[in-house]
Amino acid sequence: MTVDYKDTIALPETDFPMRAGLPKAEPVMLKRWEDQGLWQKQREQSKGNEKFVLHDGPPYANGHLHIGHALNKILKDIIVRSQQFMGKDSLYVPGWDCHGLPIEWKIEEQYREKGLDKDEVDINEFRKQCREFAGEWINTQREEFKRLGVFGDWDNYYNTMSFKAEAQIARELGKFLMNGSLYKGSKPVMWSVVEKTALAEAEVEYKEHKSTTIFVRFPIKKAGEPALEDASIVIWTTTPWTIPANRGIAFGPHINYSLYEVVEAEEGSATEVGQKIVVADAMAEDVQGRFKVAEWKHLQSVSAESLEATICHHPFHDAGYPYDVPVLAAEFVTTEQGSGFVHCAPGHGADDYELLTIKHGMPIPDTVAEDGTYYPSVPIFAGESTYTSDGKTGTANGAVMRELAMRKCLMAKENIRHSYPHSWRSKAPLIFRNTPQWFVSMETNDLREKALKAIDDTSFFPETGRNRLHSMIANRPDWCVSRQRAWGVPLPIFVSKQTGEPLRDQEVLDRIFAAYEEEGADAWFSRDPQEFLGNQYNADDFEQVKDVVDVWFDSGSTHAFVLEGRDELKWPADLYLEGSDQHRGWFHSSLLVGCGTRDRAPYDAVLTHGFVLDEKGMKMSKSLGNVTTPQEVNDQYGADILRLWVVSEDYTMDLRIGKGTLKQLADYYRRFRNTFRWLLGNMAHYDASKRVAVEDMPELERWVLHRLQELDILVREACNKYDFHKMYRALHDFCAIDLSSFYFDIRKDNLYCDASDDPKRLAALTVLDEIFNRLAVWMAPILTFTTEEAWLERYGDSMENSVHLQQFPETPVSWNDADLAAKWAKIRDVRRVILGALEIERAEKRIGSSLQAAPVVTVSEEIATILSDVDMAEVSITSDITIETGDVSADAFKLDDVEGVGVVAKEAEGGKCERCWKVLPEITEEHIICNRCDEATSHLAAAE
RNA sequence: GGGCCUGUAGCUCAGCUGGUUAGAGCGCACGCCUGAUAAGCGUGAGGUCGGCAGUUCAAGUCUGCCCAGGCCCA
Repeated sequence: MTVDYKDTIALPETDFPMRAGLPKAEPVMLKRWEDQGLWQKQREQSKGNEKFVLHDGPPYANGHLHIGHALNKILKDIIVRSQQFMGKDSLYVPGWDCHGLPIEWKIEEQYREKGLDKDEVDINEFRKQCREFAGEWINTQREEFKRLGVFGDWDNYYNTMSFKAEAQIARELGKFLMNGSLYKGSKPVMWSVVEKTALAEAEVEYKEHKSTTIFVRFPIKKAGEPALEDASIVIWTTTPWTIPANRGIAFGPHINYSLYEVVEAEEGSATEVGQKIVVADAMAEDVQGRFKVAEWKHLQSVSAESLEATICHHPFHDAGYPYDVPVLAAEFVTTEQGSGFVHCAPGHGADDYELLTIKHGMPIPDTVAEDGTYYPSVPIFAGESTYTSDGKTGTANGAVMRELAMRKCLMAKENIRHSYPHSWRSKAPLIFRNTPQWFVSMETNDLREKALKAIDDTSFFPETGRNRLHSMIANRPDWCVSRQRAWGVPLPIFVSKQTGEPLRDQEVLDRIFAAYEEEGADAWFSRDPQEFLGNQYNADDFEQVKDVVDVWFDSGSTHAFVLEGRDELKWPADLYLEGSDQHRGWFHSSLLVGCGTRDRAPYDAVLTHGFVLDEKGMKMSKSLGNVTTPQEVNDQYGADILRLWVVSEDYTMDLRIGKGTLKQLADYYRRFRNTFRWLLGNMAHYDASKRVAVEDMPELERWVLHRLQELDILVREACNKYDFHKMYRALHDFCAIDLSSFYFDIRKDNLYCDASDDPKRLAALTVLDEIFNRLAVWMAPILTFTTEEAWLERYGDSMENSVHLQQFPETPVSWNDADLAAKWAKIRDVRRVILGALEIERAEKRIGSSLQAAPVVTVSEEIATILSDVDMAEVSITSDITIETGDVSADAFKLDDVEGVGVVAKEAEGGKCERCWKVLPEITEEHIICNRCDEATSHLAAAE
């Protein structure tokens, strides 16, 4: 009967389970953190430390979180936590963006379902419902964010609809008003006929749309050269309804044009024999076909000079359109489609406005009302609609074409499908419409220049973000900040009925701001305007602007009411972090508000991450069925898996996620978890009073400490550069390659079988302690739940304990030993050769366990010197080993990349020690355990 | 259509200023162990470096074009 020696060895003992059960365990941990007031504890503990402020870009309080939110908030959390671990007082105040069209639209939808009309409801009642809607989503999202392990001041979050915020947003706008940057202008803007509002660029989406295209003949009134008399210029447009607003024709200065005369017209052609037409040469053949001209004659080329000197009649010049239509050169004209001439309506197109109004100073006619119908003042077409209130094509196109045809000016008519702007909410096609709007000038107070300078002074992660933001600021037009909507911060502006100028009086503004602060921006609508105007002005002399400010101005002002508005924070922020789309959004608007009011950006650094795609790199969409939600991942795997995902890929590029990704992540996770588990199991035998001094440790232990020192440097550098992928890789590979398959594997024998007071064993335990304390804390920003679980397993679950109250441990520089590392790199090479040789023995069924082997290793003099004081049997986990110096024999096992090492595997002689399983000559039938084990167990017995 | 960006083994990534047979981890296959066991160890098979053309003695690395994908804009 053999003794069960298993009881005499120090196997790992731990309650830290191999299987994590994160979906159930994480909520319990969250509850614990809440109960112990971990956030407050952390604040108290780091009071007075240098602050690190990552200012939260507010998500929109509308709908459940998607995977992109998770990426964003987890990345923020990892940064905030890592800064805290590096000794900062790292403060994160989450926030929400609340105003704006999508919420307004949701409430309007509810109205429509009940058969109510929004316009019949009191505006503040409507705003109240928007406010409640946003408030509910804030609560929902807050819980969803917390579930991800995101740590912040969740009880004191900020939002853009608080009274304080609304007042401050108005104050910021007031600054632009007072310094003259804010001006009233008129511009064609993207306009939704359905929602009766101008739309921000971000509110527009482009999708395919069917448009009627027409070729229209403009008779020449004043010819630029004699040949052009009695001729016509033909334009092409995809928006027939804009013809009444036409005030010019554009041609390309580098395009060749010619005059053609119709010789023979086909049946049904709108042309007449003898008619003279100017078109681009490149389009002539195409146009001839479309016009059903059987034959025409090329009369002559027409120069740019001639064209520029030409003036046309408006097609309806006989019926109330007596305008001269000048022919103007413009670079934007192409010969891809049409006739080579572009009709220009400055009230209905950006290029048109640029060319006619900005460049040639022509007035903009107001032709279309907010509901999409022509104003009563428009001859012929008064009341006709461009688009109807439900987004369908209106009557205007037909009416215009009828009138053109009547005058023999409609030369051809077709349909095309092309990309066309639509409202992101109603999905209805948009028009460009000339409207009075409020603008922040990019030039009046050198805003553009200041912003570009501020970009130079900002750090970008990755660096490419600088260029992207720079080119956007350099090219952007003035900022249209007004919206004809209800749910937002009203522009605090009174316009003088007499002069048309906005009132610029700080006292009036201050009264408005005070009212906003007191009861929210609703005050603008609920209070008597005279209250704001005071005694100095008469409300009857002013028009109260009812527009609200662009929501980008709201979020662009968060730094004012959050960073400046809270004592615990600081202005500017250390970091703004958002998806790369925010170059156009929050980074951009914050920069402009910052520079316009404080002459610099509200951030020192900007970090951008990519977008989340499916496993194949395609955009996620419900129709493709490739959507992964954070809720799913939490329920199936746990938030720590999602957090691991964030660092497992390079967030500066687009990230991918799907079933396969998650499976792989679970494997990565297991490696970390089992490393912790094994460490914890061995720490059960750790005794702090028996720690071994570094100088008394074996080389192998000192090598591990060297690695820890290298990693310490790497981890801190990576955190400072926000390069968590690199850090994660280094730590993962450390666990897998250095620890599990090398150090742990070798030291199992010592830890399990050596006498409890054996110096080597105690040294190993000391090192395991150093490893655990670092690995747990280094990984804590990423695996927040798992590292805490491990930490509490090790140090007890007292409410005072938490890994998140630790700092990255100081790691002595003296642990660094490059010579030792180089030596052990060589040793590992030799080990690889030995292990390779054993594999052959295994294949030949001569051995199973490596302890059955006692290989003979032949090495060069140089390597022999290196190995002279190394126990290669221990390192190779064999029972014995012979190292010989000399030439490697031909039949020895070798590796191509390890020179001067040959191994002949031999079986170990003797019997198997019942306790440590080594095969040793001293083992006999009577003596079933080896001398080392004998001593170890007697020691044990003595201790008992 | 324009601006910015990405494309290296099944997956996630290395590969510096162009220079010997392109690397790693994971996964996979096979084997070992059965005292980290729904774990641990080892070995192995996987790549036209998105494609084409060019510059060069030499290109994954430089240039151009094309393809695929992403963000932003029109």
